[in-house]
Amino acid sequence: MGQDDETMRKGPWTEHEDLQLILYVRMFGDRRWDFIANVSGLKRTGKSCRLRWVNYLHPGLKRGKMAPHEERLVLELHSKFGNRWSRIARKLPGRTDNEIKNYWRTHMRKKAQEKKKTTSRSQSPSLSYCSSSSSICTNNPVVDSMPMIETKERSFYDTGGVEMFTIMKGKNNSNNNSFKTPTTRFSESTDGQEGHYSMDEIWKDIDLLDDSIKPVFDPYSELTASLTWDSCLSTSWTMDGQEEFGKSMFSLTSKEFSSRLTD
DNA sequence: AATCCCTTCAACCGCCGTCTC
DNA sequence: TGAGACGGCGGTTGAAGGGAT
Repeated sequence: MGQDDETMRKGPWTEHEDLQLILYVRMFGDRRWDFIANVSGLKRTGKSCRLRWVNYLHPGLKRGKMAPHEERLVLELHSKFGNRWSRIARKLPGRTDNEIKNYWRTHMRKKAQEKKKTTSRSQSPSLSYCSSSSSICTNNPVVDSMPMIETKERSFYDTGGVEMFTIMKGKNNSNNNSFKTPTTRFSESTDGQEGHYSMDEIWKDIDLLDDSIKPVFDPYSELTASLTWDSCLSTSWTMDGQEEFGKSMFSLTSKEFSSRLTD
């Protein structure tokens, strides 16, 4: 990376950064994170961008409390895979490894406390987190009968740029709530400072942008195809060319950004 | 109303495997 | 084939929210 560490931002992401990242993932796909970090002008590392995308911005993410069947599945898969959170996550559509890891920590702490209490009261230890239908076992019927989202070891969020946004648009248009972010911690940031905001607002912005970007990024158009990463490589586009393009896009406002795209 | 404590979860860190040159 | 770059993963931290006192 060309940026030295001292200029790198850390900590919570701002709405503007999120928008910026979404737009660049949209253009270049969710693969070349260092590249995206560079061209987007975000003062973030590629890793940081990837993490933000995977754990928060990805349109396929479920939000909210784990459903009982998901909880059960996590327990069962953990008994099977141990702390292989990404593997577990692959079997839980819409959940990230980070989320599951956090859930497990909380869960296990609770259980440990409960266990401590119960064992101190009686001598009968309880492994209450082990559902009755399962034990520490493989060949678990629940696990094995789950519809596998897993695709050749790729995570559900591993979509790659343009196709991904067809999902995103579907989400927005269908007015569903599968990607509702709890807004408790996110309130409007009006001053452009490190702020709190809701994902709903971000998606509104994206929707607005979508209207102007559509002609270029329509996944079914030839133009869109010309912007996929693979095709960029196979055409006369060079990395430098992309970088220049990307950098020139940076520092534009959302409106300017979209109008440049539709020019 | 104040503050303390617990819970949650976003984000960072460091290591490791894979890829590319 | 070896070195460097990069991406992915698991562990850990710390800020914020919310309930209890």
